[in-house]
Amino acid sequence: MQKKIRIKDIAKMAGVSAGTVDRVLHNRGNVSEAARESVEKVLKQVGYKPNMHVSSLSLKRKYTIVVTTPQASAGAYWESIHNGIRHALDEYENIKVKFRIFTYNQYDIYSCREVFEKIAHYDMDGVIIGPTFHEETVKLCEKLSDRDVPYLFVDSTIANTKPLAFFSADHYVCGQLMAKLITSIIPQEGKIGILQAVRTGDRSANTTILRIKGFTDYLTERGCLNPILRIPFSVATPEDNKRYLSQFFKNNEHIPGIVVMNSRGNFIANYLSANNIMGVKMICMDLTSANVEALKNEQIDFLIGQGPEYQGFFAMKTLLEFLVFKQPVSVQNYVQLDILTKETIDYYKNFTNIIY
Amino acid sequence: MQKKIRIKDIAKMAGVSAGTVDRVLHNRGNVSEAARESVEKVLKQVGYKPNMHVSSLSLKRKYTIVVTTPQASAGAYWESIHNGIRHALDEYENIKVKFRIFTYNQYDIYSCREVFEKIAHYDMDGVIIGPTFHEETVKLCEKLSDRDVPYLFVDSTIANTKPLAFFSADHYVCGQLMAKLITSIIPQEGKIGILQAVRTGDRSANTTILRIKGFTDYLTERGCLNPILRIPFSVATPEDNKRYLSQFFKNNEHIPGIVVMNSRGNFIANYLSANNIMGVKMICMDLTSANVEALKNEQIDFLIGQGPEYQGFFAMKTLLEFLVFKQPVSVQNYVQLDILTKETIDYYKNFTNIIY
DNA sequence: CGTATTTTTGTGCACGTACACAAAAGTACA
DNA sequence: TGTACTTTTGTGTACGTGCACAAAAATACG
Repeated sequence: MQKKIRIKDIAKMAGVSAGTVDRVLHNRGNVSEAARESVEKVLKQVGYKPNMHVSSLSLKRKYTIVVTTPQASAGAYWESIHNGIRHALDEYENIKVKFRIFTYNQYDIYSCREVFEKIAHYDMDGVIIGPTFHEETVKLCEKLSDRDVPYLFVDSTIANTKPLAFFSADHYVCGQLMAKLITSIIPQEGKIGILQAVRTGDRSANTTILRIKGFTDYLTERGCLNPILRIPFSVATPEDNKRYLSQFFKNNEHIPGIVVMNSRGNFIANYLSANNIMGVKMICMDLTSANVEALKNEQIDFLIGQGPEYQGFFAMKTLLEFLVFKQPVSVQNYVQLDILTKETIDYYKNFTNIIY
Repeated sequence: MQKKIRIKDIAKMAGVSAGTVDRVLHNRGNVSEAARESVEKVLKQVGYKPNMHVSSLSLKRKYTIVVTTPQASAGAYWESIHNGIRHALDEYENIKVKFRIFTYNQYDIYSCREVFEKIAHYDMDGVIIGPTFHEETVKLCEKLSDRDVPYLFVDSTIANTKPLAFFSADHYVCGQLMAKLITSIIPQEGKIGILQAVRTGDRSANTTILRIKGFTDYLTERGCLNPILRIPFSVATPEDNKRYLSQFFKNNEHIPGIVVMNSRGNFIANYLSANNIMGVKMICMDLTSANVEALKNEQIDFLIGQGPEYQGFFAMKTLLEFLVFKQPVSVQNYVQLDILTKETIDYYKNFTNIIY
């Protein structure tokens, strides 16, 4: 309970005025070499930590921040990311932020191009990107870099870019985890069905591939001999899926376990229920409301969450603290993977709850 | 991005001065009925939410808060609770809090009595209690109630008390979860060893009994026929445990699964490794550093965390917000249960990380 | 009605920080 | 040395809230 060290105290210790300390803290220039050194020495010595909430109180500057992600449907993955972002804005309610969300259709590359083109010329202080299309994202990032606009990724990161930071699950490890879970709960050498998107252009490009790699590597490393069956599935054209599934389950009876690497696990779960296919263990991704319901109904055995609210929250928080307080930023931020079951789901704090 | 509503704004809307609004907000009295009503009407209408960080800035009052828990050894459960508490104090660094920790020996009822006697007469504004002994805690709480000192529980709650709030896992559900996990990963009808403390007086009284109930109920409800074997264990006199264990494993070979309901899972795990007993699946409680190490070494298969940092953090935060801001408090706070594996443990944010 | 007393209301300062502006010190050059 | 200009430094105000204190209004009572 030692007394808080204030700017004033630093000033006295360094033998200068508060204004000079402020100029050093914010790199505003117009400070003599001698004064700067003296202040910086004291700063280091006492480990000064500004009170951000007070600081933002007297902040005059306005910031414009752009968020671009795939369209967010209710109760689904991207909505949670948006919620996290909004909560970060509440937390720093004193900072004057104008923020705009640009969403694109994650199954339509032209929609993405159009939106990114707009963003590339928009006047803003920072961008948070939920990426889907690799090439388009790289291009956007190059333009942003040229303009010195910092950008952050959520959900996954993109190679050949220099983001200020990214917040993402380690999708490779996620795949390993799914392998561990499914092999733990089905008989040895039991067949495993894996949901595999039939078209690229959705998040598969970035994340599912990594997950599948982690999954198969795990099985190989452990010498698991479970046969892997790919279940065709299309997120873009859902009308085809019933056909895909009925065909699959006609050819493959008595599958003991299914792993779904995107957030549409509930679709399979409901198909199984509707067609009275019992005793299939399921491991699925993401706490969409549909998946949560399926978990509660014991249609899904383990649901893995990647804290989308957390990702959004910290992406925005990091960006704000970087812009306003020039805080140093850690670039790689792998979020935790939450394993949920019917028993624990009711107690799960989706992070939005944590803050308030 | 609507403009923040301030006390001043409320005052203007209600046709009074800021001082009157302040008096209404803090129940300081000396407000005419007419003014009170007018202000309260506006308050409700606009849903005023004070800026706590600014508010605490200009707070003059000092608070004394007492924390009492079992002694916290390094890397263990209670230390995490203490860490959470300290982080709440950092978060509200502007509030002048003097806080004292009184720890007692959780295996010595006299130590507890002595400490609680001291606390009962200590001059303070609130108490956070990590309870162990039922009777002693009830007595302390009665005395605190008489003095109108609010108290909160962490880790578990105690019947026949009226805490301001408690932060605890739902231990019954925790037992169910352990049953679900172990039955999922061992052969049907496989024997399950349960670690059972041989002496009362430790946390068993409060928590382990509930967990065991949840565990056995789960098995019964699901018609699981797994034989349950109690493994004797003493937390108070650890020197006896080697004997207990060697006796147990002599009598019971080929146990496919063991469930440990207290935080000493690593002890069993190490015993198994040391004696070359292989292929035993283990479900254990609490992310003590020893347990985390055992998880990483694949000695433990699933580790269940009950967010002790989270509990401590929110207990202190709730108490502060109640004392300072008269915030309404939700009494029952069941924390989430985290399921950790070797794969996910490295990414786990122990909440301390979340805040900063 | 006048005065004393109590109740109610309004005002101003402090908290720690950002930032605008004024003051002071330094520099260049005639 | 004086003047004009630049660089450096210090001071004061605002932010939203709590709280002390002063001012005003209401009430009591001779």
